Amino acid sequence: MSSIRELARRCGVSVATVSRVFNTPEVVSQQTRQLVLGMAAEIGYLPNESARTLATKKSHMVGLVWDTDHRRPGWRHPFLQDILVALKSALSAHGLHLLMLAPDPGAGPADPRRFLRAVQRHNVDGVVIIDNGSRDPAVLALADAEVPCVALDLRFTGPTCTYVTSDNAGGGRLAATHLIERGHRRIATITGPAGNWPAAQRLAGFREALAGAGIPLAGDDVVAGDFYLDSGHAAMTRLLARDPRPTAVFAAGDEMAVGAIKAIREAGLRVPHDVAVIGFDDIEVAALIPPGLTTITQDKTGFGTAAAESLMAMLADPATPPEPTMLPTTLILRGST
Amino acid sequence: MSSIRELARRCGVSVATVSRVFNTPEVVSQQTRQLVLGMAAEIGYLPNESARTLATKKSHMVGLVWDTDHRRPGWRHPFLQDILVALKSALSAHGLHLLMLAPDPGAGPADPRRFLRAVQRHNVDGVVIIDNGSRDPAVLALADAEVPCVALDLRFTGPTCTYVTSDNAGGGRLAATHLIERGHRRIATITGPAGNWPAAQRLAGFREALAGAGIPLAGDDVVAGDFYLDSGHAAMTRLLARDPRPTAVFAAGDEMAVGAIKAIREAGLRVPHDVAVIGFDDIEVAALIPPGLTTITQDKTGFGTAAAESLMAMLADPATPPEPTMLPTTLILRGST
DNA sequence: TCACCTGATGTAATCGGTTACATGAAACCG
DNA sequence: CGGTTTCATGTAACCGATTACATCAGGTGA
Repeated sequence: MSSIRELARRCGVSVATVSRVFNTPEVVSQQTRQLVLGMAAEIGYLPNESARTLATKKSHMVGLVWDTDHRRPGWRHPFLQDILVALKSALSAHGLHLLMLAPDPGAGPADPRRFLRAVQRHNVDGVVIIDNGSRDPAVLALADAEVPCVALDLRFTGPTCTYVTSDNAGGGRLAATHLIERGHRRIATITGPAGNWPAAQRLAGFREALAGAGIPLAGDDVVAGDFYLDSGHAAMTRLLARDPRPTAVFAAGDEMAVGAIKAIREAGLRVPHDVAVIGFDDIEVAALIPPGLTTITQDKTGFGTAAAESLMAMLADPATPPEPTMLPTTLILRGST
Repeated sequence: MSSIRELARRCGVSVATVSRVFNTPEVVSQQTRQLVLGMAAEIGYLPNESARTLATKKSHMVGLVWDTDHRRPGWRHPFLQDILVALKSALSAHGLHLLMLAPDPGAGPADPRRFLRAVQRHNVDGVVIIDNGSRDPAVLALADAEVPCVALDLRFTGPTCTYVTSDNAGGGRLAATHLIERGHRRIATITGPAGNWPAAQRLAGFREALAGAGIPLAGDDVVAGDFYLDSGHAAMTRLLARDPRPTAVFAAGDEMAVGAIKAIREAGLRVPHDVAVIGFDDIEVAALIPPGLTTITQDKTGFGTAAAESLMAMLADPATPPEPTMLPTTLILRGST
């Protein structure tokens, strides 16, 4: 590995000049610049990022804190991949790399500082948090990192923190309005786990729009799931047992909606003829299962780009974190309603 | 940020002693060790990884080269997420972080060294390649990195390279055997794009098993797709136009299989009654679309852990790259055959 | 008692860059 | 022509760690 000193020696210039060729080329003469660049190409010189980071305290790396919940490892959501792709390419465009942080090795699995320490050790310029709404203390502790932080789908504020989320309440409203327009009056919903903020917002918007139309949503009409398929199946089974049974159901996540459709079919009923189903997320399967799942779509690419932009804004002006971003949600009409 | 010098000063010891407390604690006296650790906790000292990397040339980071094809950016496969989760947790267990590399900023989108340079700059201890079989020169160039390299689902060897793949030929054989056992004799297949190695292996195994049973596979019985849904739909449409039409189809990827099922339905035919379909991959939707897609499953978790293990082996002994890993494939029986 | 070893610690060079400041030559100006 | 800019470059301190080597005190064996 050739170092800057080696390159400087070969060119007969000082290391400072070489450094300037790469960092502030405009201050070095045309002639010298070409000499240095030519020789650099010849001997395959590349600046060592660790050394640069040490000297400048900028690593050009963004830490990704992800799959944080040690009680539910390997957690995944079909969103993640889309978001990750978008995030990575948005960051790449700004010359930033994404470092997927492992918890600090010195820490136990429940240590609330296990990610904070990993972040601090690595000199990352910023942090993106993709969490499952677990409100894990180790995630919340990241607010103390003196580093720009952007959380995805998690309310997360602080002197250097902001977040990106969907307009969950608006999405809930859209879902309700759609079902009402389709003529439904006996409506139920499968919500997310207690304490999950996005799910609560979806429910709030949904409830609000129903109330506006004078349609009640009784306690029994709201059943909680955990966003996974089986919980949607179980919840739907319970709802079908009600009398009169609902003619339409809003599931706060597509996987649960798929589970619900399965339960409806197993009960010998048809979708949407007997029970209409609307989901939330617009994951890949939504378009593929018959009769096609009507759903509220979230802007997955938007999550990635908005996160990158918020981060860039904070890198430019660390003092003032930007306002949280709220991404619009849209109704996607398919066959299930 | 407190440095090692600051900590040493506060403890009244030398920086060497502090360093030893963290790296070779056994050589420092019990008393000093506790003094240093106590003070470190008090002032929140954490070693700076960039400085360590500079001094030791070990970064504890593994570079991930992914989404490499600039002609098809944002490429994704439902596998990726599962593999990524497994890879990350396997590496975490060894204290390694995963750096998702952006192409070197100084390079154009077609520069064959754009990833190689990114790898070299960052002092990563190793590289994992997740490629779409594009045989992108920029990926192949990584064989020149003097760093342990593990490629996933891509034949990739070299003095410091190895790879992990599924037993694609075996999977193809499984698929053929299954269809034969079901009594099919008019069999066709939707394969992957020309030059795609895994797809070619699947086809080879499939063909071999058919030949063993004395069943011919004519040129017209093999139609190429690109692994995406639409290509499966188009290929199936062509196959259905044949006379006599096939009674069973093997698609080299589940997405194409789903597209094929769609085409069969649109032609007014039933799965599996009129045409049986078997896929490859076992992605999430396979279990969800009716009637359930029979498929050959790949061990996604195995990809992640095998990649991590190969990497660890090369880190331990850089001279001898381990043999490629071939993961077993299994038949998953569902309703489509 | 002396030579030698052992265990704990310190000194200082080193890793590969960046950058404030100094230097020196050429250009410009009245 | 002397003085002031301007431009290109060099010198050397610094970033925060690691580690080879030196040092030194105390113990051991002859």
